[in-house]
Amino acid sequence: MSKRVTAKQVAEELNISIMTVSRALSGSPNVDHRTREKVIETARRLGYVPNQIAKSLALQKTDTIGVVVPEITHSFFPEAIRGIEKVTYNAGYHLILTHSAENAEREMDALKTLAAKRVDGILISTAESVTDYDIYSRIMNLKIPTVFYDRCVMGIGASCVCVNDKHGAKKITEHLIEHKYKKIAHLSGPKSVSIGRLRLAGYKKAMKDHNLVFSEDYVVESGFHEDGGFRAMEKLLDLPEKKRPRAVFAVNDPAAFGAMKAILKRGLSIPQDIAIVGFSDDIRAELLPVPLTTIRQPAFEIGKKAVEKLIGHIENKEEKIDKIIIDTEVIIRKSCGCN
Amino acid sequence: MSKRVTAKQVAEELNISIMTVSRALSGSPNVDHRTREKVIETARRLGYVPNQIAKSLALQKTDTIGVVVPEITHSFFPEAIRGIEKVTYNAGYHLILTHSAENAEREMDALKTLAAKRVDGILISTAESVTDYDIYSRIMNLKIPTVFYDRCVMGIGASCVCVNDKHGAKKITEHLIEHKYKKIAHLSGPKSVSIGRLRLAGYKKAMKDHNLVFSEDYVVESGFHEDGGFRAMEKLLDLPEKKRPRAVFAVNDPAAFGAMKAILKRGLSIPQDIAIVGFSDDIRAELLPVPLTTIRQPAFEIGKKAVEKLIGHIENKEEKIDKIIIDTEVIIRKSCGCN
DNA sequence: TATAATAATGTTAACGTTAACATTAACGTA
DNA sequence: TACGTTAATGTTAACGTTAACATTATTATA
Repeated sequence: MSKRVTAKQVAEELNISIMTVSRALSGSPNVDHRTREKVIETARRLGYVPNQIAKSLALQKTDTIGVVVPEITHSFFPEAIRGIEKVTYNAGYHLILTHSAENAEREMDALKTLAAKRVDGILISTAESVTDYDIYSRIMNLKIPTVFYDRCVMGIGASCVCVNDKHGAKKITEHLIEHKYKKIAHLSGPKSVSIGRLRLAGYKKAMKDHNLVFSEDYVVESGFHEDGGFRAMEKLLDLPEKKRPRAVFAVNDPAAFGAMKAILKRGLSIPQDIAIVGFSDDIRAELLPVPLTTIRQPAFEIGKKAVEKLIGHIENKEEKIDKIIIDTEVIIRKSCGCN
Repeated sequence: MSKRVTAKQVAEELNISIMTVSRALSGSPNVDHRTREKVIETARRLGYVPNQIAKSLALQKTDTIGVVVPEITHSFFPEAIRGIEKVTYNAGYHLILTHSAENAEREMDALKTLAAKRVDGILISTAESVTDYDIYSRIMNLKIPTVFYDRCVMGIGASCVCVNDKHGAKKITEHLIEHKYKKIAHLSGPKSVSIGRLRLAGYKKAMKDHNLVFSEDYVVESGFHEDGGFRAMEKLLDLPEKKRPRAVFAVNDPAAFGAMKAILKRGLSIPQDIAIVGFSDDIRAELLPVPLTTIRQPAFEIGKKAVEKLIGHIENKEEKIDKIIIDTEVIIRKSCGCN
């Protein structure tokens, strides 16, 4: 941060007080229009750029929202960021982006940074490796308005915007059941992450409702990424052929991509040997050799709704803590066995 | 930004001065270890989070880097951000993300915001619709260290990190020429954006070097997005059949995706009727029904190198203004006509 | 014209931190 | 014991802005 023109210099140039400069530039009334024009002209001429840092300190408001993203490659998040950015911009807020890289420690670090930077509010989607919710309570104790998006922590008094994960998982599992598959496995997310738990619950519910055997062997934790999906699928493929699942529901699309690679690597075909479905409708899902049947999760809208709620909390103390659930849609493609 | 615990309160709790608290927490020497322990303990107990805003104002340093992204969906940028984020984090800087949405006005706005927020440096990739470089000079005048990445503005005294666009464009055009195509068209980016100009230049050079006719009819401005690619390709397809190009080099992959749609929509096939190649190696390129031959642009590395250079400029006044060029690689797939 | 009302401008203090200088305490040495 | 040295802590001012109150100039009204 180099030496820069300040309001003081503009004021001295015109032999007026700093306050008049401040008023003239911030458009407050009770400033002579000739004075205002002179100030604006001089500010321009000297290249004055108001110091937002000083302003934030004085006003105790940064007009900034901090976002924690667990990951940036999976198309869900860029798309969610786009939604977040759009609303943020229109509402006159700025965005500080932090990346937890699915790592609980980095996430904690990110939250501390955002708290230190005195952001007006925080949007967070929890990291895969999180096991301890203590840090979230600490943020809540600091009274920083916080909204969880997609991967939520409930019951700590924060709003949250997500899709109906359990219901979506149930629907897509039921789609597999309609195909008459009996042996249906699930590549699951970690239990500590909401969407991991809920999608597993939806899968279990579907199995139970249709009187299908639920076996712990058929739930393998893959996490949210391609490599985990690959490894988890390999475990399933290592089962004796009689026990091998006929269909797989992966916790999200990247995990499904990894699983598909594992299946193809064994020389098996999709969906003839093993059907597979995902969750999220990643940008790549429809482009695969065997397009992936999945659940569409409207990322842009999740981002949008999440900031809207957050800005509500920031600007209005009375804003209610809410759980906003956004509808999903089953996107039928080929990997499930449909024509 | 709500009322928060300050160093003053920690100091009062212990009946010591604010300065001792500051020293104890920032790890400076000459603090009695018992005092330091007490301070740390009390700070923890009271939930003290240092105010970075106040610190920034006092130190005239924000430890923050501002990034301007023209677009967030094209996989190049998330990947570049990942690279940027990694280095930034390790070097102890934070990231403010702004999005120009390919819009010159929003870009200007973003730059003003970053200047106002007194970021220590700026990373920028210019928006598609930019025609006027004045704003960049203004930023340079403010002496904010700035590095351009991917889409650069040269000659205004800023470093820049990009790929050898001209050379890459020439190589991939030559690949089309090796296929014996004569009528090769180019879907171009805007002339005001470096990569638009340079890739066009590479295309022209290749045509000239191989004594192929270069015709202005064969250069249609598509911009960097799918919809523009679609429309530009339609124009080419509207040419009388005899004049219709046999191959197309699109300025980037998204434009190529749009063009492919236009081709298929006319009932033509790729590459049998029209071959097509892109530039960037978008995550989707290899997944298409006809995988796209393209130039790989190492986005992560571009991001990484760009921040490294920027941090150099921030921390060392003597850092040289540089143009860093990163190698590209031709990725041969099917859309060019290879087996 | 005097006076009240209002518009325009100015002054002071505050936001929370750190650098720079100032003071006090603790300790060793002559 | 006195004195110098160093370690520990304290005080002041500064960073650049705005809110709140204070003052001065201008205009309207009786």
